[in-house]
Amino acid sequence: MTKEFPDPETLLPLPTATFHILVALADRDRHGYSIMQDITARTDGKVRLSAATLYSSIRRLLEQGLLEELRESPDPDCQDERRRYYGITGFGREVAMAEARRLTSMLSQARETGLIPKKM
Amino acid sequence: MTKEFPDPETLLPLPTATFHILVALADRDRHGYSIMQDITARTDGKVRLSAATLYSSIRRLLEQGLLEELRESPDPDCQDERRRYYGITGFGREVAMAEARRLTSMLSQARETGLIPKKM
DNA sequence: TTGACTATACCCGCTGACGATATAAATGGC
DNA sequence: GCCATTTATATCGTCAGCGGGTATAGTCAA
Repeated sequence: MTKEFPDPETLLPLPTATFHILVALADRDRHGYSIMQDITARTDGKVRLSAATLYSSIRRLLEQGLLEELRESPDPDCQDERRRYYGITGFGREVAMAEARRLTSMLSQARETGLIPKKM
Repeated sequence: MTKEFPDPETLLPLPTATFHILVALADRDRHGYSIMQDITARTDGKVRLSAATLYSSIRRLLEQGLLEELRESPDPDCQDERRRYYGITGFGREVAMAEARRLTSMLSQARETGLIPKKM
């Protein structure tokens, strides 16, 4: 039985926080706090998710099927029972791709009108 | 006397509608309805601003100094007195550039983690 | 054992997006 | 000349995204 997912386009534009979360989970599964740290590190401290934004976003993403909660820890060495691990789903990747195309298109339009340099 | 503008970074992330409006005004001054039409045409009908979004966004952009209202019509042939013309300010261009850098950076991060193809 | 860090979670207020609605002038076909 | 459509600006009410602040509690090192 396959779950029904809507057209990825209907979820756009993706909230900024959401896109950062999907990027953080793209190359490996992570727990909530690790997602927050990864985003801070990757953006050189420029983007800092508050706890409220992080967990309300995760909750929504689980409901929409972009993320899934993993049953067991991917790191057996760590026995911190509080941690809940999350992974990106195939549908989540589809939505992220659609959002990336939208962003690329916006930048392309900004170049066409001369708002930003072409080399950017 | 120079007006005081905040650091462009503090206005980021820019609302989606705002960025589209700045793109539409980058190469020429326009009145409200023309902005709406331009966005629809440029995005191939994918992005359609509602009147509420359009005029509330314009109002905010005027208050923040990203747009300015023009005293006289740039097109003397047209005597439609209803039209109100707007132009992008130097500060508006600065903010748009900062937003473009932010978007570029997000896409770059998405490529690094393999969320989206590198050629995108 | 105390304080800093890790981890998850919710309440509340602000802001942006938008459907619906209102108003009215310009336009074009018949 | 008349009426429908398009052009044009504007507001109201609602909902969602987001973050500040706060709460709770386990982990870990000094």
